[in-house]
Amino acid sequence: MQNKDVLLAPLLNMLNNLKPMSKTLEEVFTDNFKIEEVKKESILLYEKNVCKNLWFLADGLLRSYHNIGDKEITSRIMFTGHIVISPGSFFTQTPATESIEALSDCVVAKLSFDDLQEIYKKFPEFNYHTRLVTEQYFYKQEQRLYMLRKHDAVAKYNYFLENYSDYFKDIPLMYLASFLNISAETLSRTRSKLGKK
Amino acid sequence: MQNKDVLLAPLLNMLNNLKPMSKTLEEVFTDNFKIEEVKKESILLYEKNVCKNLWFLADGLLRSYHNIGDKEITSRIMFTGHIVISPGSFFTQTPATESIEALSDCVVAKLSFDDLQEIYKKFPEFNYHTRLVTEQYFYKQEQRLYMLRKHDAVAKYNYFLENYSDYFKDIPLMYLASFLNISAETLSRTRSKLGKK
DNA sequence: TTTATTTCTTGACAAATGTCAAGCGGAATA
DNA sequence: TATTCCGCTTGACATTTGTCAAGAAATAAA
Repeated sequence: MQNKDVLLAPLLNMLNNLKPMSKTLEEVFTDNFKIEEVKKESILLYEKNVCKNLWFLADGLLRSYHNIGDKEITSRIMFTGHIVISPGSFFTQTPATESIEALSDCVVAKLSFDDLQEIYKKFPEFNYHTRLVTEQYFYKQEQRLYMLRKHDAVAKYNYFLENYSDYFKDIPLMYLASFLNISAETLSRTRSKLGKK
Repeated sequence: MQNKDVLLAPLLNMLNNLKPMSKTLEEVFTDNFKIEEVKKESILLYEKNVCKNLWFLADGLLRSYHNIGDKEITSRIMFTGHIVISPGSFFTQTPATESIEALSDCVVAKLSFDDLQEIYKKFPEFNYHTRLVTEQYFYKQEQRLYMLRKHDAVAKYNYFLENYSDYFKDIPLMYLASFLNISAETLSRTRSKLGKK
């Protein structure tokens, strides 16, 4: 098990860059996280369960997906350094419509919804940080919507190359296809058409 | 010109329901809004300009769209009672990739980004309200992503009927088609196939 | 290394959607 | 009322994508 402060350092840096946090807030915030090692293929959140935790993904890859008929649709892929929740479920504490699965062995820092609410009560100034973080994620999601509205697979894949490709080095193409909302076969053909960029 | 307090009442109610605001916050907040009447087909925000305002849509319909080649893609449709911004542009104060247009005569209450930052400075507790509001809009957007990932036009239209149809009473179908990311012709055929529900 | 498993590619075909064009019909305007 | 405009519908056809199946390639396991 690795050192909690080291694992949380990128998260704390990001938050302190938004606005320096008091030492007590930083301590309480850190104390409430629990480090977990998650094996590849483990499920962090099951569909229909309430997302009671926020995870900081200190290392690894996650994906969220939902089932349609007999198929799994990957809705998001989440990378090292990102904050992970199932938004609708976490914000409203209602059952999730998606599952979250580890695509690799991961190290996560876990903060419960209830503990987070306690932090908000004790440190109302923390709302400033999370407002800005939520705005950032909102914006990223808007970009993803923009990508999905592209007319065809080539346009989507090119947009992906320009905006996301750095992140996807180790991701099986089948998940990338889901992310672009096209079939694995179409992605394969699109890549060969464009010369496997 | 209608009374500002009346027009802003739904917005203030919503915010006070999240957590009661102090009288001074309510006053300063209200004072910073400017009421505007916007004629149908007016442009509130031009692509490539910075979204310097947040609008509360007191009455009317708006849409956001961006141009791809010679076509306009409607990305969102916004209804009476909603808060309207171009998220990426407003949050980061960088040029917008979309325009916002009035689909009907509208009454909007306008708050500038700079004035909002002043409010945050004077009333840090206001971050609580906007954090929750941003979370809600984030969640709504997630649902829209979910809809766009539906496999075919019938599935999208059915999802739309179950979740959005109340809002779309007065909206030309061509804009609904864009919202579902299908052509107007496909929407027309889908509707007739389903019996014009 | 060898074997087994999973992912990726390719082909053939079916299904869905987009595009273009023509015509209908209702609403707004003269 | 007549006319114009705009949105909607429908048909014909081209294009794109999905689906199914088989095999190649890559990865993991024995």
